[in-house]
Amino acid sequence: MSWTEERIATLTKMWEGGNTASQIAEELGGVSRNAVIGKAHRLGLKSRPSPVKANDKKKAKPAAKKPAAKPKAAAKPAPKAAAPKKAAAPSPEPAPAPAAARKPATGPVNQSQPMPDGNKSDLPKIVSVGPGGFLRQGPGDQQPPIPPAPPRRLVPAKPLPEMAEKTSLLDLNDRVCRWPMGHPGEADFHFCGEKVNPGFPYCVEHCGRAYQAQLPRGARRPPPPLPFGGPRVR
DNA sequence: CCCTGATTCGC
DNA sequence: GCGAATCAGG
Repeated sequence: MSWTEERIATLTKMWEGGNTASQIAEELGGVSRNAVIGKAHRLGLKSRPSPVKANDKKKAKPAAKKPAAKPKAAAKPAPKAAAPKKAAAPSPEPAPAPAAARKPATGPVNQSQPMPDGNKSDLPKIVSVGPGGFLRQGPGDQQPPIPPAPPRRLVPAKPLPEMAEKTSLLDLNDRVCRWPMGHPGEADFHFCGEKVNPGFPYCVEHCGRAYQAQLPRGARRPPPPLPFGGPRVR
């Protein structure tokens, strides 16, 4: 199984929606819980309430966790030359703001064309123009002032034809029903998309499924019909 | 024991 | 990039 856009979208949504990695893995199928977690971390989304919290005590000494004895791997000849791959700074860092919120946009969106105006810098930098019109690099300049313009023409992506009228994950908003139709990962997986019952995330019909009256004790019935969970609801 | 997510590291 | 193995807390 490979991580297609579809599967990544499902993973992202379910992960952010608070589903456990096991649930996500089961829903996606063909992947293990570990695979889901690993992918989630690789995607940059992480840090949901985890049972194993980082010891942010003053002890910055997690130390070697796996010194040796892996069945798969060949034994290392000499572990003494173990160089730390990551420089773990024990001091509180001033928040380098590493990963800004980046969302996978809808397909290959239009990447902006080269801007004609050289904004972004109000510094009265002195540049000189060389023969041919290129800007000469000043003595202090570290990098060329103008990135080369991509000589490619971007063409609009062609979505799947049968998905044209379906409400995809990226079509969700506060006004449309978020009830999943089908199963994530399937080619035709989409969302209900009806106008929501005001105040609820679902349309009137699916509110009826999502919210059921509490029956008196003794006459209890329900395996609750959760989205993502149940056998096919369509 | 079961569950959970985090991390590592060979592939 | 992927995910099994492993770690570690609940």
